[in-house]
Amino acid sequence: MNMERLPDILQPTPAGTRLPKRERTRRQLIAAAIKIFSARGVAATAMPEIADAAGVTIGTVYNHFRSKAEIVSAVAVTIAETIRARSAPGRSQLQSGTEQMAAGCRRYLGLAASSPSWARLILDVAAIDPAFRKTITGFVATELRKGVKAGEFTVDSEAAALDLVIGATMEGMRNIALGKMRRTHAAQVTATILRALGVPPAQAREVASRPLPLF
Amino acid sequence: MNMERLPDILQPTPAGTRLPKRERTRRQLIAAAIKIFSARGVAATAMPEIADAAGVTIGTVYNHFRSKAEIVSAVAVTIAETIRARSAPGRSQLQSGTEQMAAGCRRYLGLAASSPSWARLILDVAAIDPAFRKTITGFVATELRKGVKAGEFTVDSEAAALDLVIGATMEGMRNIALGKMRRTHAAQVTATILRALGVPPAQAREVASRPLPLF
Amino acid sequence: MNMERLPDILQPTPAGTRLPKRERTRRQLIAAAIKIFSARGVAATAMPEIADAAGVTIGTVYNHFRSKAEIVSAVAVTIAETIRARSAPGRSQLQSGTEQMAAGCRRYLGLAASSPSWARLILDVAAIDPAFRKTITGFVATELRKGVKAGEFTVDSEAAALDLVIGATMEGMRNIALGKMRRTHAAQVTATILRALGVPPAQAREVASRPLPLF
Amino acid sequence: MNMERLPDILQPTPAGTRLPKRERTRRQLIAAAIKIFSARGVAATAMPEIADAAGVTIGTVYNHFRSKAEIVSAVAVTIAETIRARSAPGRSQLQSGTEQMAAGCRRYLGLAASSPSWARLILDVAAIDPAFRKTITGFVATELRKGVKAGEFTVDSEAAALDLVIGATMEGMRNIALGKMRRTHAAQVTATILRALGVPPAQAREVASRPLPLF
DNA sequence: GATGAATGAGTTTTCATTCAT
DNA sequence: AATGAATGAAAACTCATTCAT
Repeated sequence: MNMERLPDILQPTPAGTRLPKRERTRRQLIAAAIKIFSARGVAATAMPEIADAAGVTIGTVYNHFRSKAEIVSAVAVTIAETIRARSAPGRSQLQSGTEQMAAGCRRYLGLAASSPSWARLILDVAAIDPAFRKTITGFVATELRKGVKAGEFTVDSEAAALDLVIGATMEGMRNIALGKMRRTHAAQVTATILRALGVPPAQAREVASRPLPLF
Repeated sequence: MNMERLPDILQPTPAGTRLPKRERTRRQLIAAAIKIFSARGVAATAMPEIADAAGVTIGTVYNHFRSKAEIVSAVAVTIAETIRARSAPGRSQLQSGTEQMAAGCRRYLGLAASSPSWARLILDVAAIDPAFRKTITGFVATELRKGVKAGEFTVDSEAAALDLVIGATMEGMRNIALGKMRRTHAAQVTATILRALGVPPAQAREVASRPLPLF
Repeated sequence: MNMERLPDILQPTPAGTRLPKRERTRRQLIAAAIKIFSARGVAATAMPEIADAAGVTIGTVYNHFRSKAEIVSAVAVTIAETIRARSAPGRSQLQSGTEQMAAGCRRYLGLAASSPSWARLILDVAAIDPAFRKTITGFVATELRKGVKAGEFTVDSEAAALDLVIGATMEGMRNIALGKMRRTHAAQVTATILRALGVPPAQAREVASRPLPLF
Repeated sequence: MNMERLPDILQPTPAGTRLPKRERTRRQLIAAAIKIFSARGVAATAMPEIADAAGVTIGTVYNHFRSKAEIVSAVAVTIAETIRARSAPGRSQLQSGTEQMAAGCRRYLGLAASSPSWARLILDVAAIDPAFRKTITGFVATELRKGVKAGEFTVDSEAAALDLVIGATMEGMRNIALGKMRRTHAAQVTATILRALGVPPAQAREVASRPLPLF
C-alpha cells in the first residue's frame, strides 16, 4: 500500500526504434515535469526545476514548449494516453458495461491510495487544463454509452451522469489521497456511482467490490 | 438568467447598531475580497487589489489578516455562514429529507447559472481551504442523515455518499458556470444524485424538477 | 549555570513611594523592552511587541518615547544604571585597583555565562547606542585610573588600555554567550587583560581566579 | 590620511584570461556590494542598490545569490581572501612572531585610519557572519602559535589570548574609524596587545611603533 | 493620558520568459 | 539544437509612525 511508485510513463522505446533526438529530449522533459509536478504540485513548480530534473537547461525547455501552460498541456496528453493504454489490456476480460465502468472508477480511486502524488497530479491537471477534462469525459462517455445500450444503465441525462461519475470519482480520489479514508472507500464510492446509473444496489455493491483488473 | 448579482454578503447592519470601527473595516475587506476573488479568481488576486477595492491601504489589510491564506479563510467562513443563513428560511417549507437534499443541490447548481462568478468563488475556495470543505460536508451530512433516518435514503457508506453528493454537485456547478449546459442540467444532476441515495428514479426526477425554494 | 534569570531591572519601588502614573508606565515599558530585546535582539523587535509585553497599546509607547531609537537609548541608560548599582556593594570589599578591575571584567563575563540573553542585549545595545559605550568606558576609566594611581597598572596610553579592556571583555562575552567556551574562560580572559595592564602574570592569574563579589 | 581608497578587491584579470561571463558578473556584484555596504552599512543596504551599483537588475542579483545573507557571506569570503593575499608579501620580511603579530594588528588598525568605511565593513561583516569571524580567528591563531612556539609569547589560554587580540583590535578599529583617536593610537593598542601576550613592555612599544609592512 | 486603526513606503524574494552566444 | 545569463514586473509581507477618538 502506498508504495508511491509512479507508473512508468514512458516505456523505453522498443529496441531498434531509435527516436530522433528532438523527440527523445521532449519525452525526457515531459517525464521530468510529471515527476516534479506530482511531487510539488503544478503551481508550485518553477520552470527551472523541470529543466534541472531533465538534466537540461531552461533554454532547452523553451525550445520545446512555448510556455508553462504548454508543458502542462503536454503532460495532460501524456497522462491521458497512459491511462488509455493501461486500461485497454484489462478491458477484454470484462464482460459487462457495469464491470467496465466499475473498473474505471476503481482504477482512479485505487491509484489515489497506492500513489497519492499521482492522484494529486491528475486532480491538479484536471483543474488547470480543460482539454484534459474533455478527454477524460470522452473516456467515461464511451463506457457509459455501452452500458446504456446494453440496458445495464438507465440514465435520464448523459451529461448529468457524466458530471456525477467524474465529480464523485475526483472527490473520492482527493479524500483517499489525503489518507483519511478506509481501504473500502474506493469500492463504496464506486458502488454508489453505479446505483446512480440505475444498477440495482446489490449488484452494484457486488461488482464494485469484486476483484477487478486495475492498471 | 445570468444576472450576476452577487448575494449581498453583508446585510446592512440593523439601524442603530453601529459596529466598532475595526469590525466595520474587517467586513469591508471581506466584502472587497469576495468581489475581487469572484471576478479574477483567488490565485490571480493580489493583496493590493483587495486593499484598493476596500478603499484602504495594503497595510490595513495586513493589519486585519496575517496572510492571504487567512483572508481566503475568512471569506470561506463568510460564504459558509451566508449559505447557511440563506438556506434556513426555505427549509421549513420542505417536508422530506429528499426535498431538503434536492433543494440543497439545486441551490448550488442554480447559483452557478445565475451567478457564475459566485460559483467560481465557491469552487476556488473549496479547492484551497480544507476547513471550508469540512463545513460544507457538515451541512450535507446533516441532511443526509435526516433522510437516512426517515428511511428515504438507503446508503451503504455515509462517506461515499458524501463524496458523491459533493463531487457531483461541484462538477455540475463547474460545467453550468462555464455556460455549456442546458437549463435543465441542475435538475438532472440533482435527480441523478438522489438516485444514488436510493430514491426511486421517478420520485427523484419529480422532486428534483419540482419548484423548490432556493436562496 | 545558565539559569537565565534576568537581573531584576526595576526593583519594586520602596513601599510608600508611590510613583506618579506616567513614571510607572514608563518603567513598565522599559522593562518590557528589555525583556523582548534580550529575547529576540533589538533589530528583530517590533514596536508593537514591546507594547504587548508591557500590556499597553502602541499609542502609549509613542506617548512616552518619540522613536524606537529613543527606547533603545532609555534601555541603555537603565542597563548602565543597573550595572553601576549592582557593582557598588561589592566594591567596598575590594582593596586593590587590580581586584576592582578583575571584578569588573569577571562580572560581565560571568553574566554571559549565567544569562546569555542579557549579555546579548548588552552587546546589542553597545553596537547601536554610542552613549552607552561612552558610559561603560567611563566606568572602566575610573577603575583604570585608580589602579594607575596606586602604581598597580602601568599603561602607556589610557585610550589604548580602555580599548583593550572593553574590546577583550566584549569579545569574551560574545563567545561565552554562544556557549562555546570552558567555564574557566572568564577568569582567563580577565587574567590576560590584567597582564596587558602591567600586572605580573602570576598575580594576574591569581586575582582573576580568586572568588570575587559579582553582581 | 583619510584618502578612503578602498583596496582594489578585484585585481584586473590578467590579460588574456577572459573569465566566463557568469564569474565576471559575480565579481561585479561582489564589488558593488562591498562598495555599497561600506558606504551605508550592511543593514541599511537594500538589494536593489547593489543591483544598481553593479549595473544589473535585481533578478540578476538573485540569480547569483539566493539571499542577502548569502551575498554578505560572499563578501566576507572575498574580504578574508584579500586580507590574506595582501598580508603574505610583507610577512617574509618579518623575522619574529612578535613582529608578525604586531604587523597584523597594525594593518587592521591602520586600515581604520586610512579607510574608515572599509573598517566599518569589516566590523559589520564580523558582527553578522560567524564564518568570517572564524576565518579571522584562524589567521590570528596561526601567528599566535608561532610566537608561542618561539618562546616570544607566554600565554595561559590560547582562547583567551585570541579573544583579547581580536576584541582589542576591533574596538580600536571602531574608535579609530570614528576619527576620535590620535594617530599614535594604532601603535599603542598594538603595544598593549603584545604586553598581554607576555612581550616585555619596552620591546612591545618598540616593535609596535617600528615601521611595519602594511598592506 | 491612553487608545489602536490606519498608513504606505520599503523590503526581500520569485519566476516565466527572452536572446545573445 | 542547446545554452544559461539576464530580465523586470510583480508578489507577499513588515513596521515605525501618525492621529482621530
